[in-house]
Amino acid sequence: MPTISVENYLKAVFHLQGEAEERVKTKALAEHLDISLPSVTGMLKSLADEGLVDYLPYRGALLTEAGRRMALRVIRNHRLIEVFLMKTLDYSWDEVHAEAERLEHAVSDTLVARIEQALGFPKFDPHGDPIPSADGEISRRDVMPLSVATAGMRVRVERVLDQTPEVLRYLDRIGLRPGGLVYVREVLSFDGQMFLTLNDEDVSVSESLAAKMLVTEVEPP
Amino acid sequence: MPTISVENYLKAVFHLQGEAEERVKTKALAEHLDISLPSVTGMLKSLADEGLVDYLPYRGALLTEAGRRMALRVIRNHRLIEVFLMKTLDYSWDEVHAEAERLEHAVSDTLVARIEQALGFPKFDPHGDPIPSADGEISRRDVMPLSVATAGMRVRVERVLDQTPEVLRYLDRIGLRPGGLVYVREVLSFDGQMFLTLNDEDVSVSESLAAKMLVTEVEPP
DNA sequence: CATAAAGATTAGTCTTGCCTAAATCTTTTA
DNA sequence: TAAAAGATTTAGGCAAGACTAATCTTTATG
Repeated sequence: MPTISVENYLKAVFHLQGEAEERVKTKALAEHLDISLPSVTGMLKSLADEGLVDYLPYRGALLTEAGRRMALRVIRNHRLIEVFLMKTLDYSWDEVHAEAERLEHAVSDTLVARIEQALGFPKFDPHGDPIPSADGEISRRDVMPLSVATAGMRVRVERVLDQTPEVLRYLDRIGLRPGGLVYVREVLSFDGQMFLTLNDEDVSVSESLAAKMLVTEVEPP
Repeated sequence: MPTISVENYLKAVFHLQGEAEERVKTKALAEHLDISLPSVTGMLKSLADEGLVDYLPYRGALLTEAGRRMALRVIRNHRLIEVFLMKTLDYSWDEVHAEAERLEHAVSDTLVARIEQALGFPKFDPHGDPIPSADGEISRRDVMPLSVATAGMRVRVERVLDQTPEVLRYLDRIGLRPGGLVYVREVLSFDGQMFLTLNDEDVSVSESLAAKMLVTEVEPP
């Protein structure tokens, strides 16, 4: 029964409302945070009272400007901590997420600013996720999911949307990390499932996994 | 009304019970934590129920072995974080305390172990406080407070027991930091107050400040 | 378009950690 | 050695944040 911080609620709303900024439903939050529906309703009311969320009963919630700022601050902390742990303590990209998840709430703004400076103001973290600047700006890139690639394409991995350590270790082993170059050998269906065969033909990924790999097309060498 | 963590209660008990391991009174804890007396009573009961503290009503509390382990873990985290911030991010010794105070509860054991290794297993932090090992061992040193030094003595500062940034900046300016060598020019009383004159005669410290400087005598050059 | 299913809120509890006021215990002092 | 002073605990409350059960609203479906 550990209590969930305001920051984590806001982070969840941010991620769930997505680029389209659709109202986040109570149910979605409850599942994401593994908490009961009434608890979410109650907290959304509090957050609305504090001006962090725009909440309409039965409709769901959106971040206000203040809420968005607070969410972005935590996300920025998280991503800079990830880069920092990899650079200074040789963490691997599958280990950093869990640690950053705990530290993101404890670091001060000035510590994060120093980390950012020491790292040379990186724009992306080890998973390719953009790092918001101190004043809330986020770099945009034109990417597509690997799952829409067609046979014969050559792409570069820009971003990986999964944080599961086992999955990340697998992806790293087959070269599917930010910066990795991939040749899409064939796209095939089997038993209702779609697969992509990559590079050596013994490397393949399911459609659902490919949907989490954001890539850009590159010219052949 | 931010709530005080169990770890901070245990840390407070550890510091207040001191080397002599005297029972810590409710009042001492209440003042140290800036909290009401009944709140402390209640929390000591909970901690006793959890086996972290040996509590006798009206008598005060002592850490149990489990409580001591938990307190030492947090203190170890704190001190290693301090060294780490100075070494990798150019923090000064007056800045690290506040930051470490927040991070000490959030770091994982494996992160701290990596930090310790990266730093080469330091035995003392920037203030000269000993860093407990992962299994709870603490280095001891034979030191005396500067306040008992006599005129003509040459001493080396080993440890500074104050964490106030302003005080630390002053001490650093006059060379009173761990490793610093000091010649005690004269010890004089004025208006009931005792002073020590050090090195150049325009540097002096009050007895109460000198009591917080732990030193060892050294041979003259 | 009516109604059932799914989703959300309200009502009512529980626990935790804090508080103040009152009662009680311990220590100090006269 | 007893009264006063000081420290501590007990009693009783409050707010936050979680839960379950019951009720209401929205969405989906026949």
